[in-house]
Amino acid sequence: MSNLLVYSESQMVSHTICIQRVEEEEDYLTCGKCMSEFRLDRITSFIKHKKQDCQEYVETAATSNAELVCGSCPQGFMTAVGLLRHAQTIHKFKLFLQRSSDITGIQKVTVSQETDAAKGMIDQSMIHSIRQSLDRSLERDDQLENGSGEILLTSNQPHVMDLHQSERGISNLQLASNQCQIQTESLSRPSSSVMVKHSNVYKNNEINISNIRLPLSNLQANPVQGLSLGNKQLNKTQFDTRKDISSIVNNQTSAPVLTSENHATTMTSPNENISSHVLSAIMKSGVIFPVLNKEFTSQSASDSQVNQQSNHAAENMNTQENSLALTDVHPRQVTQINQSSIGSGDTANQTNLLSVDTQVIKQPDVSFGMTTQTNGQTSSQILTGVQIGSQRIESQQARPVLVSTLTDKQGTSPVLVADVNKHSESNNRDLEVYKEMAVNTLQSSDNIELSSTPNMNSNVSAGETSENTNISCCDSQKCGVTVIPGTHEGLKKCCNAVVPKKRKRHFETKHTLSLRNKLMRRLSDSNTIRSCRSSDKKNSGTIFIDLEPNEDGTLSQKFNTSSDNMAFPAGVSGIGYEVSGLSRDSGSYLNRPKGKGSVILPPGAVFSIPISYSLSTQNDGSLRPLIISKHTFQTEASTVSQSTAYTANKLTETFSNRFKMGTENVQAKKGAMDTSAAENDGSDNRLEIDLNHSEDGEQNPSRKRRYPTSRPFKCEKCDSAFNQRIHLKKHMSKHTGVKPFKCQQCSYSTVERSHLKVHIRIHTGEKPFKCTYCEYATAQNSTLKIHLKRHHKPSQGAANKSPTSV
DNA sequence: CAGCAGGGGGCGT
DNA sequence: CGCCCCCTGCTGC
Repeated sequence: MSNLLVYSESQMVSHTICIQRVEEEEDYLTCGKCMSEFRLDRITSFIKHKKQDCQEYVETAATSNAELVCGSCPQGFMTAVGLLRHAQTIHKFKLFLQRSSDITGIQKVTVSQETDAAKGMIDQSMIHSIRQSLDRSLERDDQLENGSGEILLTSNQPHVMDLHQSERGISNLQLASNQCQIQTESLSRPSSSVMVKHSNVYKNNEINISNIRLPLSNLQANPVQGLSLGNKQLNKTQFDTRKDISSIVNNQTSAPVLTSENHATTMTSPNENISSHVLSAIMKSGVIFPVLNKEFTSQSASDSQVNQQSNHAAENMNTQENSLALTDVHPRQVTQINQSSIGSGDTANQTNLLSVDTQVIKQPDVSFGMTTQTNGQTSSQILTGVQIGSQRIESQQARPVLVSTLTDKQGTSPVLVADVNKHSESNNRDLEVYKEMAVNTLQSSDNIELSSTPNMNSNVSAGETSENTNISCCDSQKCGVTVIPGTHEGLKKCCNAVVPKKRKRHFETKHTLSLRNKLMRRLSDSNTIRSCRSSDKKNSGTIFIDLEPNEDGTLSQKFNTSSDNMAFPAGVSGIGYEVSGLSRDSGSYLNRPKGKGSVILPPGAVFSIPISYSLSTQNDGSLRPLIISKHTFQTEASTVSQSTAYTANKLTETFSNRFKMGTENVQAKKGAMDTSAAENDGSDNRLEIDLNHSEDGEQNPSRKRRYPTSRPFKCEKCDSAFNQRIHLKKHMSKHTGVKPFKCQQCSYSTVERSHLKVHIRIHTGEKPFKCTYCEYATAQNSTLKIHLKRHHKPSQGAANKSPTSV
């Protein structure tokens, strides 16, 4: 179930509503066509509804006991999300994730009257209807809970936090402690803007948001004496101190434990307001995918803390079943963001840009190892920098990179703009939160739609009729379901007809690949590839890897691989990495060989180049580049740290998961990635990165055994050890004496059928292995080999691989 | 030296 | 997991 923060601008007054559901485990069937919802126990109604093509039988409030009823049609809904989704898809309401410019920086779901107003699609009464429905839902919840409407806060600190109602109806949370646990017996309605994971609300009649990590740097140093929430005013005597925060934390291993060392850090900025982090973390736990608010200026916790926070929250992320597709940017803010993210140098494009989704990615901690072999001498060095356009990023100073996804007017393709210049040190840390969110989202298959949603939503926010941009969600499956862009997130409509618990599997099996292909096609077919915003136009779109300055002080060298005829200079090899979509030259992008050394940089993607390389000496004494891909990265590149390898694999997996090329396998060709490249003619030094396979290198059998050389399977009765369990099993018969395969003509028995097969040849006289030089024949190949070795020169031949006769 | 048995690894399913 | 293969060691001639 979901909690939803609704902020209506229709009355120019903040109206914040918390939506909660009681039956958190209840499943619903959602009609993929009209979005009507049916309880699972009313599946017959659902079937009837489907049989009548949604026309005759509608699950209304009267028929379903639905709490939420559409104000424009009689359909009833079991969930507020469903109602909003219905309003969005059927009645063309627009739901926005609004980027707030206030200090809270909270994204709000906005039911807007602006969209499609010109087309008469908006019914003001609908807004009120939704709001009233939501209010009713809330009232019901309150009644069921019998809650007091008070939020109780507990902590090991006497005074934990202060909740202020902001001027926009959003609570600001200021913490006085380095540890925080928020508990509540019920949410105050409806002014409370605190959203928590619903799943924890009703189990113990309390809200637990312990999974939310609060950035320490923003903690309020001065303890507060009271708590205010909306109109509620609580003093400290009303705090529930029955549960000490420390015990709560200790009892929940997953809960964050903040150290005193970190706490000391927080004192450096006692006046920071953390509401944005708190609420964004809450949102992260809820249904709304947070998008970057570039206005953030406060500092957040250290990277590790944020990572843990994000990871933990990601584990609790359950956005799939009740997600709404949200327009990322409020239309009124588009211009502003355009200006800020695109810059004045690209004003021509602004008029064509209808939406901008700016996300922050962190340039991974890249530590590229390079091993150079010259005349038998091996030397290694670490590559420490990555260059994007004209901007160099030092790996040691891995910084967030703003990647703005621009959507053109036609909404046909996202335009990727990597702009490393837009971030400032002041907000880098803050942006880490969203960087991690983006990464986690990318890694979550549940949210695979997110990257394409902005594109789709752009159509909606443009006021275009969505019918013009319908796409079929699963052509490959021939299910015929049509999807209205911007109306789904993560799930297709046909997914809604699946029992929720099976939707994830359904989505993965039915849609994931097709979606990727669609995205790939969309990008490939696009002629709107724009240039990387970089002053260094020549280098735009190409990521370089720099060499660390040489010991002799010479400058590092850069190598551009965006050119097909690029060649490494003799003596030094370099590797670059072309990121498609960043290329200035759309022609070269379109004409480039598919699956060759390029990746599409999806919105918010983090890119990494897991590469090491070395040089080998050719016959003529010159140096031949030897490119070692990530396949050999881990096994051979000792110069590469494990953390880097992990990052590389992680990111590659991300890419692979999201944009699996399918038949367009991007794996190495021509052996350019293998050590066998040394045996090639060296004409193609271009790097080709296998996006589909990550760390195990199974796709390169020449470089990796299928089975490990280690012997993890150890015999308990002797010192024997084996690399496979089956071998240990066979070995154990040595101790147990169990030999199931018995010879019918003698007392011989063995543990293995093949051995019995060989044994039987004694009785049959079969000698299938015959010497090609004499009349010798034997029953075992190994015996023949010995014979050949003893009686015939090795050069004369070898043993037959198979019996020459029967 | 030949014959045979058995252990262990590789690979397809 | 089953099967096959390779290798090694033992035994007898």
